[in-house]
Amino acid sequence: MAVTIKDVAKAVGVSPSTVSRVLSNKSSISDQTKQKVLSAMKELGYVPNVSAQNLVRGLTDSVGVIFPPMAKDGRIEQQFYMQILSAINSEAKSKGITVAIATGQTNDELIDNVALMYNQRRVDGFILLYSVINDPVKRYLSQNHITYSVVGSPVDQNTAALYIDTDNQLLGANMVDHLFSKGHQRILFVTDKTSEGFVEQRYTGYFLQMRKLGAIPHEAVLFNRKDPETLDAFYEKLINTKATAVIVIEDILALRVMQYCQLVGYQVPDDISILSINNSAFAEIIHPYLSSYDVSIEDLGRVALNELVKQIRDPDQKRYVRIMVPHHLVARESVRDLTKINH
Amino acid sequence: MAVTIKDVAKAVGVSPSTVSRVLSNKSSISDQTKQKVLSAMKELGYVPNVSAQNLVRGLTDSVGVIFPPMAKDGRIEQQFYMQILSAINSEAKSKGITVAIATGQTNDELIDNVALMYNQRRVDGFILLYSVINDPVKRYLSQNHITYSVVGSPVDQNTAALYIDTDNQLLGANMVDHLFSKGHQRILFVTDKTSEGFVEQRYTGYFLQMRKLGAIPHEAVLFNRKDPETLDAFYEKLINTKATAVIVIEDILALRVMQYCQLVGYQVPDDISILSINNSAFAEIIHPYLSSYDVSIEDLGRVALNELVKQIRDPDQKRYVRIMVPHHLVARESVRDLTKINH
DNA sequence: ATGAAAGCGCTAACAG
DNA sequence: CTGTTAGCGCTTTCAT
Repeated sequence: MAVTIKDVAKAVGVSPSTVSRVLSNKSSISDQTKQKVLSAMKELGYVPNVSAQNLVRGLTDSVGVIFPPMAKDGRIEQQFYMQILSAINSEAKSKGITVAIATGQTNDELIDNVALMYNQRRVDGFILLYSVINDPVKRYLSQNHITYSVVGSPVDQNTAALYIDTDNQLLGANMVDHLFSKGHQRILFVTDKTSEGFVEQRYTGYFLQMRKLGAIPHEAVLFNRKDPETLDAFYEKLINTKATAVIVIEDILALRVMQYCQLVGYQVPDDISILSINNSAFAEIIHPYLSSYDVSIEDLGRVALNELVKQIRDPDQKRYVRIMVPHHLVARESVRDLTKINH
Repeated sequence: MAVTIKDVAKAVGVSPSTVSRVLSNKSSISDQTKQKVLSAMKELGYVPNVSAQNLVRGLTDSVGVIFPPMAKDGRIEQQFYMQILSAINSEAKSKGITVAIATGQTNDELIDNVALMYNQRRVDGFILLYSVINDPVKRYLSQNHITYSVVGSPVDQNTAALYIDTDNQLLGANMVDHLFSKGHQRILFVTDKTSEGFVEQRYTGYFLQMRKLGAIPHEAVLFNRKDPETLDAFYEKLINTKATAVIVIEDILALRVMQYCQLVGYQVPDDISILSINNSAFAEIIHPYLSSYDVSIEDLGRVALNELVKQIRDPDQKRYVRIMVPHHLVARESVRDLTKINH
């Protein structure tokens, strides 16, 4: 059916091994035969059969991408996963690598999926798209000496791995800087969760930078729409601190904070500015559009794949690395410039 | 390194072919040896090497999932893709099938990706996650006799294929029914695009059902936030028709329509009810939460995979099929019950 | 019911 | 620089 290495060998009048050699242009080949083989391949429409290549090389040139266990409600952040998936795939494609996926409702399901993919030699390694403390999936990978890189920040000591991440602390600091440059000095930091490492890092960045600039950092304020107490507390804080701006941990929450502010009579950005993170689709749903930091998902994906591949191709050089990719502000409408004359 | 068929053969004292036979329990094997082999496999931790299997069988037990070409802004609907991807993968896993993905910024990139995956025999077929008129990707698949199923509705005659879809016309009708049951009779249909087939189908459902129930169907009204004229036109329509409810083609647009309504002084749901489609994460971002139809993405994914696999395993039986999966309403806050006494 | 043997398409020594 | 040879791990006739 399909055209094989033999077919093109016969067509050109050389041996199959010669053809194989030009395929992986390693060994020395005369330029002449090389060209002849190349054109013959094109003419016959030759495409290497990866199964055969894999079988002999022991590598598959494909990688698995592991999604977090999707409990029912985890739908909110799926934007991120789709984006990074396509970033990874785009980079992979350029290297001739195929991307397969692993999903599951629970950790056990996930591990099943991962184990099967790896044991059957369907993939050479994995990219883990999340980073949580004491993750069974990560443990499985480590214990079985499976190569992987993780998109996220290191959360435990015991597992050495390759982490690709946003510099969350720098991000927090940059947000303060930006707000200051627009004349804001009384700034709140609001979040809806405390357990995740990146929240803490962002807060630390905020805290330190506020200090540095001679402003008073406040405690992180919890905003949970299902817990009215937190809402009241937030409102009080708003009044007591005379805050002119709030940093919100992520776009969706920012939207909710915005709606709440309006509900209690604070207009955004006239009375209160909101600066957020993720630059997701949510940033442009309703007015005022959110000013939000883009964490360069493209880069995260690209780097995660490249580092993984490096590791796969050069396994000896095991290393503990942490790579930070840059972020940048996408300024829209939710931050008021206080340095301009008030009308 | 890994344990092979030979190892277990040796362990049991049979020939490799015997082991192979129990692996794909086809040919007749004595129950005794079968058990011995099975337990030996378990003991040694044997896992078949798929590359080897693929090489000889010509099948790969993996399928590709094709995402729509992602122009820069196509980020809004990524919820859907993530959900269906995990639905597909979950079903695939249960059948021992791996799913790989194909993405691209443009159609050409996509076709490249698809072609490579298929020619290299990395996948047996594809699931196309979208359906548009005159799609080059679909054409490529058809012309190269590659097996595929599509999630979406048939949009052109020339390509016979396997379509898995929501019954969009029924959906439109059901929405009218629901609104009627809540006492609404003056109902608008609003959309932000007209080119997509499913929009038309939903509108047809609306149109026919309105007729049937003795109400006046209106022309579909276009709502494009970037085109102020459409906004004005929508406003006029709202006034002229004295509409009490609008059907919106999808959640994000519904959110925008909702904000616009509030902007011009119509409260939702007090003055105007909104009924939407997708039951996405957007439905619960801000109050009032959207009443929205869930189109059972789980089922779409599951069925799409199963039909594809059937087709792959039994290629002779080429068929033109269209399968509809059911939808259901998730009622929240955006539709007012007019049958209750007004306070 | 089971074994022997050939071969899927490709790579990698080993010769020349 | 190139051809020969021997597998990679598995399936599948063809015998027995």
